[in-house]
Amino acid sequence: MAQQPDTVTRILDTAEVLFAERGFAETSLRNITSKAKVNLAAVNYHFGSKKALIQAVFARYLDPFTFRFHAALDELEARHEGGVIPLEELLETMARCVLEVPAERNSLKVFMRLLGLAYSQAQGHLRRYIQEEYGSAFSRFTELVRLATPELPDAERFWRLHFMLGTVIFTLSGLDALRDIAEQDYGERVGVRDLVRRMRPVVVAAMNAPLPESLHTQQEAG
Amino acid sequence: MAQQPDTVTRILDTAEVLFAERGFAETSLRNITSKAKVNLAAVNYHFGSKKALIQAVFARYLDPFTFRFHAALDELEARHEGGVIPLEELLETMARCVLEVPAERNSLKVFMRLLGLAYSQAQGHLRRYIQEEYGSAFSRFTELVRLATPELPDAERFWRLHFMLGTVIFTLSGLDALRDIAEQDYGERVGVRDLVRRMRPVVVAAMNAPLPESLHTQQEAG
DNA sequence: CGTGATTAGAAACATTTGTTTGAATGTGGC
DNA sequence: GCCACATTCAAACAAATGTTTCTAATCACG
Repeated sequence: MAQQPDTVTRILDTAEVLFAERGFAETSLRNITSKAKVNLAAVNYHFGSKKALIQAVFARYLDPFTFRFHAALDELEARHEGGVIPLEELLETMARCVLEVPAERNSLKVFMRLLGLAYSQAQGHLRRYIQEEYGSAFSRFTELVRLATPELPDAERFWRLHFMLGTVIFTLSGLDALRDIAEQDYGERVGVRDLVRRMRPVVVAAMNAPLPESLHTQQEAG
Repeated sequence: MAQQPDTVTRILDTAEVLFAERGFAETSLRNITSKAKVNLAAVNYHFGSKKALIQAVFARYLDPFTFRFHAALDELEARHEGGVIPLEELLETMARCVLEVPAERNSLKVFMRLLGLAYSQAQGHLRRYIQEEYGSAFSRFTELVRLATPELPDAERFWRLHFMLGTVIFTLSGLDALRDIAEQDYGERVGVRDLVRRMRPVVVAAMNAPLPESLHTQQEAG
């Protein structure tokens, strides 16, 4: 019988699945420890608190991701020798890095769902943690996108990037439910990579869409 | 001094704000009742349970929305006399209905955040409730979109609609945080209607994007 | 007024939560 | 063997949760 992974890994493996399925507040430490066949106190012993466990779950994905991502951007910049990197290559690179990291554990679904939760769940500590630890990678990416889309006003590019972030996170984090509907209605079993392929022309077209008509300022309350 | 609204309304008003800010599980009935200056037992008395309160919060938005939406689609269909309704008009109509309903209470932000939570938070009872109560409106809309985009394969249109749903819900439900960043970085205070105006060309371009390159592994199997 | 139904209120209920404790067990070095 | 250390474990902790109960107040109306 294959040797069980150690306690810390078992906790992380179980926690990320339960968090992804039910959210942070809805997942108790007893849920995690019982399913992981680990003593309840082990979480506080190894991680210190539930908050720290949540951050550790994220770090296990984001640390290798940012490492790969920075390396890929380094390579991309070197290949273009200081010139402008085309938008499609930037998007392609980001997509590749996002796909590669969880591929090792076949847990892309979990990774995406966690990203979605990081945005949607309150968890102020999580937002702060992610921003402080991994904000630089995102800043670097947006700066490269800026160089690749000089015709876009800064604010417009900012919003469009977040529009597309919404597309990706929303779709991939709700993948299971959507996939069931799609399979049932269209008899087509889609994988994550099918979806990424479908997203590519959509994202590119969205980023290159014409500017909104009237940019005259209009007031609005509330 | 303006007369206080009755207990039921005070509970709903307070609950929707707290739910939108912190999520369902993170908002306790005591949070709600104390802020609403209402007795704790009032929630269970008037609504029956916390789950029922959550559903009531959604119903207060979705009931008038679906009513208006169906009426607007009726009017649109009548105006086109059985002909095809252009995609832009469909999107415009949906956007208008979404904007109109919460406008009465200046709570579009809350409405959008609630929609985002309905997707991201587990709350199986909520998904089921929304699907059963309001699924028909969405079905009707998607059917009209199908007629408006006959060149799109059904599966492709399904996914693109959800891509755009992600764009809208993700952006508008995380509006506060994003708005702060945008204001700080670009000195531009955006309102919800500014965002909708920015989204319009993006959504249209996304729906009209070219098909993904290789659809070679498309199987008919069931 | 008075009577009966409806609503408000304070207190208690049983669970569940994250966390801490202190003893038991295991592990590696000398 | 023996010691120091790290880890596991069962138990208990205080606090918070949704819900229920029962009494008091309020209202509608004959």
